[in-house]
Amino acid sequence: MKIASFNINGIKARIDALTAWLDESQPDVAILQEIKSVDEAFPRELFEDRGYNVETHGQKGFNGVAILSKLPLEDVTRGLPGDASDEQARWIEATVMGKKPIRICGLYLPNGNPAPGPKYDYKLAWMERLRARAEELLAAEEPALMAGDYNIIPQAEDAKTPDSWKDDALHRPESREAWRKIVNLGFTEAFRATTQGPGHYSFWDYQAGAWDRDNGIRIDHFLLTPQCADLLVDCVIEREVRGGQKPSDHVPIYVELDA
DNA sequence: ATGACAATCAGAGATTGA
Repeated sequence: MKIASFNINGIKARIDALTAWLDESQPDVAILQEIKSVDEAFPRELFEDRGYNVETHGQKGFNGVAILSKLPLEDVTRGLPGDASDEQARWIEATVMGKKPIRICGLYLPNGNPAPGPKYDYKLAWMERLRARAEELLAAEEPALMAGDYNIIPQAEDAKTPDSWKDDALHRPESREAWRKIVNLGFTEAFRATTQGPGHYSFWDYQAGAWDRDNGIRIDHFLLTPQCADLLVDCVIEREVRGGQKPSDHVPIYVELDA
């Protein structure tokens, strides 16, 4: 089973690029971030026509996450637990009913800039709630994954120019500590389980010729529970998508699971 | 130190992003 994650940076602006990628890459499941659309405006028929079940958790103007799946989806929930007053649409869960059911969590972790400040406080508080949900997933001892735009550069090798990210919310020590606290609960980071070394990025800014200079960062990740990691066959960042027509600033990343 | 670029909402320019 091929499960992909893709921050599309706006569904309206990305219809052509997104459908072209779906038709080429043919993921069984696609976890989308930054749909920047309310549920009612999401063009679900575009995907239903391609055989996908569609579940969205949208919001006006920004944020918004969705799951497309060729397999049935069960027990869909929306919103990250832990703060009833949080109205930002950044989390959706569903169980994909394949050979082995897999709990899928799609996330769009807050950017957090400028740091320090209230947006950074929100990011760190959100990550604490994420850690709590992650502990529950581990305790269930079932195949589960959390995938999406984490807005975290885990290590210096995950940026072309790490010095320029030193004080940024994506790479500040508190951000990386919060990330490690989650990973070290017992998750497998799928990309680093299959590929080592520098030069692997999932985001290139639209500005200052970042793509042409390969000035990227790796911020889109898959975390797998042990029962899910046992099924891991491969993890690939689809870098070439960044060079397409009217691209997102992120590219898709996918895992191949024996499930 | 700033801006560069893109998207949304709205219907110009502010806001958000990373």
